[in-house]
Amino acid sequence: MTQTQQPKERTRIERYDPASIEPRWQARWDELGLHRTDLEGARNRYYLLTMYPYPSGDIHIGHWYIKTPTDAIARFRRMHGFNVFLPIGFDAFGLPAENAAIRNNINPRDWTMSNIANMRRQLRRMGATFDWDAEVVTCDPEYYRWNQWFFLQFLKAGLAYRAKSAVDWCPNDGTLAREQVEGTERRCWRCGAKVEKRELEQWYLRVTKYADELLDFSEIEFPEPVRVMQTNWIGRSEGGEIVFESAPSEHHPGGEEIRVFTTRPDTLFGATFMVLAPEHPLVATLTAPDRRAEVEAYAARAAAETEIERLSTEREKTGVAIGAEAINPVNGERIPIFVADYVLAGYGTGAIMAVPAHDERDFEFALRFGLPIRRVVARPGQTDDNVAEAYAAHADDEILVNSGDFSGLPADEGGRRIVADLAARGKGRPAVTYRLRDWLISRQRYWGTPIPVIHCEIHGIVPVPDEDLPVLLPETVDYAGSGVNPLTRDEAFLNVTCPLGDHPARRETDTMDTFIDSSWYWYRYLSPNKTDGPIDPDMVEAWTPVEQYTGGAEHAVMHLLYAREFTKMLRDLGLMQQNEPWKRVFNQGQILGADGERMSKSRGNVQDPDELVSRYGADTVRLFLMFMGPWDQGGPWSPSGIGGVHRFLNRVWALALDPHYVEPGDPDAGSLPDGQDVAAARAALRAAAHRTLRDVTADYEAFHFNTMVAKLMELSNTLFRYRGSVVAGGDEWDEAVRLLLLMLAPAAPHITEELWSRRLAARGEPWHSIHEERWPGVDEAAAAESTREVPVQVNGKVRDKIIVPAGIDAAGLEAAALAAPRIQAVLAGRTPERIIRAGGGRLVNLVVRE
RNA sequence: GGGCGAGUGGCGGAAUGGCAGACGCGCCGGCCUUAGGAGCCGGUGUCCCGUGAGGGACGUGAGGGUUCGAGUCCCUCCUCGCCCA
Repeated sequence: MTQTQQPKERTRIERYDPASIEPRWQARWDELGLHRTDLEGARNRYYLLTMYPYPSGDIHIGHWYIKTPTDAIARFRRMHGFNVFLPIGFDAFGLPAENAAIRNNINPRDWTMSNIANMRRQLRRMGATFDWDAEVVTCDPEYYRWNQWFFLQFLKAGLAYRAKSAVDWCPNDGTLAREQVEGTERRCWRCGAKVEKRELEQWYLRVTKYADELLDFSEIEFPEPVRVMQTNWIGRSEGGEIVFESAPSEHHPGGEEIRVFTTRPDTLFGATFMVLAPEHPLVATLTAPDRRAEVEAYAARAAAETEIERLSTEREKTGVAIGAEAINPVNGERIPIFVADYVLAGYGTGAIMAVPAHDERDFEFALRFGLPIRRVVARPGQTDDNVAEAYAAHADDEILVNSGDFSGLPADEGGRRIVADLAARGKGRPAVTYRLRDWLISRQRYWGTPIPVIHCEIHGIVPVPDEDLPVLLPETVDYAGSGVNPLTRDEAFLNVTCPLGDHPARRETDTMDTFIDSSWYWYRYLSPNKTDGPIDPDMVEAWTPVEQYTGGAEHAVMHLLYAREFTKMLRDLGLMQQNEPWKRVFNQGQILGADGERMSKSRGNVQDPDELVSRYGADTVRLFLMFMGPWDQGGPWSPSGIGGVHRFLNRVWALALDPHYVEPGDPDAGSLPDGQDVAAARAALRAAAHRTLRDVTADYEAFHFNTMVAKLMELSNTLFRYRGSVVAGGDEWDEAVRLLLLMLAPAAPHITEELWSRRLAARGEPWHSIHEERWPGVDEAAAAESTREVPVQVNGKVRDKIIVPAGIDAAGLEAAALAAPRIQAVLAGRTPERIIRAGGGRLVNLVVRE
């Protein structure tokens, strides 16, 4: 039994009081400028980036959850001698500010800035090593002016353009980009309102230019799901564009070209009809006079439906024959033309060749209208020509049938040959399409970067001259109680003189998508006060791509894709050489409310970190957030268990300040665990400390913070077993405590700094911050055990455990296993057929016949 | 409907194909304390056998497979989450 009773006369140690320690060290670190990065320093640069927060006012524990481990990594890397840069800023434009402003009749700027002030205070309480000197706030004109400058450069370079098109329109928020429309219900990603379609003149960035390059992930390490999502989002599909011609008839001379895109040119011989979108421009030309009324009525009905309704596989297919035929270029066959709502004008070419045998929707349509279904791709031995369902699957051994000269070819090769044949005759070409669309950046809102162009009656669209930037948002804003963009009513803002002549013109009132702001902020962190350009090319060259970027997985196809596009555009403008913004991206999980829902004020499930900090201190909260579970997992918030982490820090406090050393021979001295002698106890303590160091170092590197904390707890439990014994306070004890403090420092920076300073003072050494100490090296010899326990199995079941010397050879191990009394009993005289030594002798398995 | 991921004690979770449940919470017992929602020590997957020390069987969503050995690999299915339709 371990003796833990305290000698009665022992004076009590000072209580661990985070409330007095933490503010003191935070002030001291500030004073010393410990967190200011020397950006000019050339050595060992390490740029760590965490997604800058939106200053929502819903300050919650989630912000700490996201940022604490990143801070720990920053400190860990710094202890390895890296010149670490960990900046912070605010994603300050955007809708919530504007909605709050409308609700409360205040200015979005005031709302935003007061939230930022509060968040700065709360983030400082974390004690994180953010370099606040580098802070960027995107609603600052000195930031958004460069959005405008970039836009004008893009305009000059042909990367920005204006076009009219049907866009998704949220009645509350104005236009939305495609990825901001969610679910089958097609709701707005922010407010959840049902999205409508509207025809609008909008600004776009020509990012489809980069589609192929964006599919190349060789210079960026994404979590697998993000890479898959981006790949799917870009949606490259290869196939062919095929030109059908309309056939001559009584009402039409024929010869109109109808282009279709298909990913399955191998099925061209199976095309038994053609479908045009009701909106297709050739519908009017080709429709027979006697069909016109019906076709027009159908088109009108289709126009009233949503895309989702039209694409639903649930409902029955509808359509109308237009009384015209098309000629299949591969065999000259005449096939009827239909209009049907399941073909969309905005997708591909707005027309499809229908191959009912190999496409489910076409199959259904063919059944409904009694159209022929002809199999043209078959598996070997598949001869039955009664096609009972569409066969759209892909297999390696399928071949073309019923396909003229191409019959018998493997399907893939046949498809290529068909396209090549058509291309030679000018009737088609290999083609690639993408799901990716150009980036719609126009928003009909006030609280964003004004798009810097002027509409002049004489000169059309005129860019604002560089020297007139920034185009400032008006200071006062009048929402007049509505969601309508107040810029459209602000005469002082609207009315300008055309830069090209002395006549009146109007300003553009659209502002930019806030994803523009977040597409380059980490470049700005490197020179936040630069006035003669957006970024400092030397700094960007020296510090980026960012070493490690962390943030939520919800940005997989929005921010994370836009930012890659933006970097490529800046590169093409000659502003930088980088192909990618970051080297590595990690997605941490999300903390939900106790109810499993997203934390928000309106749900009333917000956990305020201040409350917890007041009760337990920042170090406990930080450590608990890291201990809760794997960082990439997140989960519902539950504070149960935080007491255990707090208790751990109390124990570290006690260990570091008072080992309860007892003189040898003192009757109060406890016995040592496991009947160890003093020498064995000392070696065991050292071994535990160095093994912990080895494992904890690996855990930090792998972002396994929960097990990192667990291992530190184990070490402190081990130390506690020796507390109050003759080895307490000895050299090995002292080294173990020193290592424990160093290992804990990145995660719990205040308590470790306090204990470190007391330790130095007690030794009469000058103060030096623990956060500027070097990460200790593992003494592998000390970490090695002299003996180890080996489980012995018989037929895969553990029957005994033996203690063997660490360096035992195979024969010795087998002999020891066989000699174990309990094993002898289980074997009952049988001789093992096989003896398996697994994992370099970590386990022995004896295989006997039953 | 398709793609991806996950299912382990009362709870959060741990486990390079090699002792399942580390660490912590909670709970139980003991110690200490004027007191405690403080501190310290011990116990704690389920079932069975044994007065006892101890021993045995079962056990990682379900079922099958590969293997000397499966939470981990493979197949089928169920449930949940995310993304896309």
